Amino acid sequence: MSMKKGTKLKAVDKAQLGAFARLRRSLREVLAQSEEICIAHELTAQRFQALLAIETAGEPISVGDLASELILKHHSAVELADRLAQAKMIERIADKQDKRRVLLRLTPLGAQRLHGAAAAHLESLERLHETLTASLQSVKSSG
Amino acid sequence: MSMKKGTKLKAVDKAQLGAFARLRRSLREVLAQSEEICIAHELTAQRFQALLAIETAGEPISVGDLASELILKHHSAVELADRLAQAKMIERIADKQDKRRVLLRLTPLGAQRLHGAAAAHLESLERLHETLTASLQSVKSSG
DNA sequence: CCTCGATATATCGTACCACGATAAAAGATA
DNA sequence: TATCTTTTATCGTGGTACGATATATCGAGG
Repeated sequence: MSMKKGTKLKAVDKAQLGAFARLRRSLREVLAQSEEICIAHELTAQRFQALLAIETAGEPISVGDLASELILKHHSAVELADRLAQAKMIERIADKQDKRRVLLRLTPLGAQRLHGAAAAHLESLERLHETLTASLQSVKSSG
Repeated sequence: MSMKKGTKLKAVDKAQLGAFARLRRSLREVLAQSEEICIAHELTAQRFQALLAIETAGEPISVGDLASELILKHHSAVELADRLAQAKMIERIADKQDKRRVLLRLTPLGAQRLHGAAAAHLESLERLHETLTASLQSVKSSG
């Protein structure tokens, strides 16, 4: 970092930019395929990940915990929980210890959707892995 | 696939589900950080990727080409182009050869934003690479 | 006990993004 | 010319996320 303007970053050359574009494109492909699998299981990607977070948490998870796990603001998690509850995939349970908190739990429907979508995702994991590692490698070597 | 119900997938065990949850969490971290960098450069992630696609295409790119590159429906690309044009980051140019087509080109402002954000992204690429490969490896080995 | 600041959840309005359905203009073809 | 296709655009809807704000509860200090 021995440049005149301390905060200025090195300019990006054409090859680097192209490789980076291909990485982003790969990422989009991965997410598009995931979205497709989710839709096939009557889920959106966000709802799938929310169910995943709720299910894999060791203990009952609160709305705030969900926000933290999904890197969201609290109220965004509230809204996500609203939609999931309306779709009968989760239930809100009052926390006996701390009456401010609301715990979230999967319904049988939610669990069924989650496990179906997760299994389908894992089926295509191999290709995902190859796609991503190749793109990552390509960007690194172009730098 | 020697199971009674041909289309039924293998059930996912707890360890696998947990590893997969961590992979999705890593992916979210990567996207959240990217979003943050984009915001700092007065972009959203979608606009950044659109600019990237337009800039790295060899020749002038049309709305339809953009849709294809971003894995979007045509009209979603139209809307994205609308927002980018309104923000003065791209220009629409009528195609002389085929008057149905509209070509997209970066403005100096768009190019500046793109290169700034791209440079910032590449700065943090090393960490991104480690995060993702570790998570991918973890899921694979849990399967 | 009571107030006060912090924490947890919820609500409201706004914006971005993406889609299906539909339309209009221009090219391609019979 | 008439028709079919391609390309772009418009309209209405829904999912997601945010900032600002509100309400309830908890916990600490007086």
